[in-house]
Amino acid sequence: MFSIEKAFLSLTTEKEIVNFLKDLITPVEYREIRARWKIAQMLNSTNKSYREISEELKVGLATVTRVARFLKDEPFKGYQLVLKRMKK
Amino acid sequence: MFSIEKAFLSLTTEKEIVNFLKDLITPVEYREIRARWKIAQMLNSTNKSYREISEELKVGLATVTRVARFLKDEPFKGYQLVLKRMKK
DNA sequence: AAAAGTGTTATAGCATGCTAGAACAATTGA
DNA sequence: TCAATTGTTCTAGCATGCTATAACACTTTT
Repeated sequence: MFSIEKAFLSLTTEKEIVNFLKDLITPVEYREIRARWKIAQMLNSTNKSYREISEELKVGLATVTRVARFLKDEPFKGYQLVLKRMKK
Repeated sequence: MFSIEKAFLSLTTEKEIVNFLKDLITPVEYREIRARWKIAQMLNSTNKSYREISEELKVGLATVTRVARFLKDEPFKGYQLVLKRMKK
């Protein structure tokens, strides 16, 4: 039995990731994780206010606040890791 | 702006995947994708009935049926790809 | 000082994925 | 043959992540 993390590590192209995610998660969940990731990137790379991001991405203000909390306050630093890596 | 798929591709260890997922998805969503992936693996590598899998993993029968549909009938073949890859 | 904008939190309502359980047609096995 | 098991689908109820909106305390701007 292989962990879901090992499953992700086995994928090597964007298309493979898409196909795995389309089997693994629902269209609604897919839309939501794309939104969260976009919010995280906007928080990281722009000076827009939470309300501007909320309106621009058509997501609720509470969702922006929640992503910001994971980006800044929660201890996992997964967003931070990927954002740093993308910069290079 | 980088796609969520590029974000996943940038991760290189299980721990990095865990940390990114803990920022990106909720604990409930994490539990659910782990369950779905486990169901897919049991469907693929055992002869257990859907009801046995349902009871053993403590998930609803409808969830097993749904995962089975993505494994066998839906066109994405993301589960299949990873399962094949894990076999080697 | 007053007005505007900020991040944050709470409320109510909605959509969706889950569960248990029942029911169904089709297949399997004694 | 006929009872049991199978995969599948439906129902009802529950939990949770979403939305818009309002309110709050703070800070910034005019």
